[in-house]
Amino acid sequence: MVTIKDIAREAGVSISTVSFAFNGTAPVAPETKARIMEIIKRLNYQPNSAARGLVTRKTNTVCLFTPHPATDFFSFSGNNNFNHLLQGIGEVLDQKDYNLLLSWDSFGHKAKTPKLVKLMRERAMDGVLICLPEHDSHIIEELTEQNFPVVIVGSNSLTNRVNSVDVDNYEIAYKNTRHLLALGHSRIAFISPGPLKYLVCEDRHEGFKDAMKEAGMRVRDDYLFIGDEKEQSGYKAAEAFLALKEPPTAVVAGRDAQAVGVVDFARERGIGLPGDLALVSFENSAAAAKYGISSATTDLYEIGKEGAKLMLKLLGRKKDRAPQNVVIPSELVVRDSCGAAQATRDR
Amino acid sequence: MVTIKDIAREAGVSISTVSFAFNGTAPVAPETKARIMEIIKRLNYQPNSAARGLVTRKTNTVCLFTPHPATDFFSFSGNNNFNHLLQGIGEVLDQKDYNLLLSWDSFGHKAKTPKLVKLMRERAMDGVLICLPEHDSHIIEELTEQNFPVVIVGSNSLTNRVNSVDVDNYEIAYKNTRHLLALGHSRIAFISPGPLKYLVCEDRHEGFKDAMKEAGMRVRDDYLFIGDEKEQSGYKAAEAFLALKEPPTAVVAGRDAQAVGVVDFARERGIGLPGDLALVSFENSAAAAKYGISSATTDLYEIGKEGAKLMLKLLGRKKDRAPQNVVIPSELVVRDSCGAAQATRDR
DNA sequence: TTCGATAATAAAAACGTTTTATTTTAGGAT
DNA sequence: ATCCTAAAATAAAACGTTTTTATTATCGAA
Repeated sequence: MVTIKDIAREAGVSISTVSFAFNGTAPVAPETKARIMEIIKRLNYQPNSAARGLVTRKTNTVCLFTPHPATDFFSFSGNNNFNHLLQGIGEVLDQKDYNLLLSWDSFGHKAKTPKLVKLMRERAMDGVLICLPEHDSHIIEELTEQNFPVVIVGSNSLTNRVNSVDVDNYEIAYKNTRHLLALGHSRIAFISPGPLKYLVCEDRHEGFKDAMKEAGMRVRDDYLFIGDEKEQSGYKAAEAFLALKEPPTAVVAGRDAQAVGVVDFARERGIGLPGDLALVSFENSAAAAKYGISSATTDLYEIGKEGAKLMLKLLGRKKDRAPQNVVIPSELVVRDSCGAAQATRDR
Repeated sequence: MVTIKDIAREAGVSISTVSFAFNGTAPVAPETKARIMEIIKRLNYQPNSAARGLVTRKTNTVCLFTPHPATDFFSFSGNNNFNHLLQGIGEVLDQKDYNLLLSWDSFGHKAKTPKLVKLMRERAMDGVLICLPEHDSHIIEELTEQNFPVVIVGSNSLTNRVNSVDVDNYEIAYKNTRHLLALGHSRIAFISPGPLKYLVCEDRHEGFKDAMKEAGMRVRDDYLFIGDEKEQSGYKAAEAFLALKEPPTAVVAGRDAQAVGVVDFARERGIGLPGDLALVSFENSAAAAKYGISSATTDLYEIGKEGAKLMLKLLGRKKDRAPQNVVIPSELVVRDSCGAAQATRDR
């Protein structure tokens, strides 16, 4: 490997001069600089990142972390959501020449020293983007206490104390439900996108419940189904709901995959959509378009981009200010599954 | 940040003793060691990775690289393929306490110094897993020339000179085609999973062509459609094929998403599957199961795992041996779309 | 006792940078 | 010529480890 010493020797100058010339951190005589740069290029010199990081205390690396065991790291997000998040993050980091470290772990439930804390302590990265934290994640507190830069992407509930970027899941759920209520439904069921311990799921559930309560509707236990990322869970939910003595007339699906499952079940049993069962969902994925499902956008690409931007902002300034909470706008894309499009056409 | 000096001072020993005790690299008196370890734990000491890396010349980091611009990094793999690959890689690296760096770039077409080369020169990682290389990627040569550990995942064509892990795309395409030939088809079309410049696409195409030629069938230009990762491209392909004066009676789809598009088109137009059009594909995704598409497994989770294992093996030994090429087994999962299942039932 | 050998510890060097402090050089003004 | 200043370059310190080399303590044998 060619080091700064090699360049210095070849150019007949000291290593500090090489450093100054290369980084532009101090004035160097034009002709000297030109000579140095030529040699650097010729010998393919690139400063060793460990050595550089040791003195600058910077790694130029940001970590994307998910508090799930590796076995279900990606399954939760399902579909292409996680890809889009990654892509948004990557594009922004790429521009500023930052690297992306990917890591996951259960939140210290198993390991003695949680992986993320270890990575922070050994200064393997400059900051961390945390994806989908559970409700009780004390680790986030541990990091922020140490003034370590943290941005939560895909959740907004801890807003008071830590930076975050997300759509407003509560608000979207609230609006989705209001949408069905406005169409005259009163028996509305809810499929949770995943276990309620996840903040996203809790938020969406709360938004649903509050809209119902506010409209004076009953929130029934048998109108709640805890689903997962698979279409099958939507299918199962529909099956369960429609087997009730008093089945719901509308469903708020927690994610598009579940909505697709509902549609599959309905088609299979000859249940009319939206006639017999109205349906709204979250995500507005390609599948929603294909299946004619009304769905609210949750633009993970945008969330990733804004999350990375916020992180770079944090890294760029010395004094930390108050936590910032970026809300990515969302809109309900109305298709045939909820009945509103039809109502409009009938008018 | 607490350093090794703090531990040494607190324990009343030299820093070398702390290092020896912590790493177990030299004998330390039991009681001294116990005292040191207690302090390390109490003060939450974790060796600084840059400092450690500087002297050991190890980063304990492996990079996963894709030679695509960030804008379409993940789209090519489509569906959840990339997720599965990542998961397989992650699980293996996790076990050995290796970190995963994610990077992408066009292969130096734009940047003066390709990003991957820069990362290698600055020793930001110990080795790289390269995903989906194009045919002419001279960068791979540049890395291997420098004896930098490289494993290609998801392609096997450069086998002679560089380590790789993949299914045998050529063989699978060959077998898929033979399967249709055996069912009596002679007019068979091929949808490429993506641009032919990608090795995977070329391999699958070659396997198809060779099977056809070997069976004495004509390989027609109008029976080739260059698709992409979207279902729509399969739809378009079917549309194009069936508009021909002499339409094919069977199609080898390059990936499941395309096969789904073909099914969508067929259903829409009332074209019988497999009666009017037989179909086989690659991937065996959840969608293939849902749509009853016969599809050959291409287990990216397994590819990721084996790729990471091979990388760790390379990093574990000093002298490099001959390049190794791991082939992940594949099998055709027969469903209704090809006609073989029906044939069996009729018997 | 003294000598050696061995075990435990300490000291010092090295890793490759950046950064701060110091020295040299050049050029103008006196 | 001499002095001063600014510019350019160098030297040296620091970053936090690991690793190699050196020193000290301990103990058994002569």
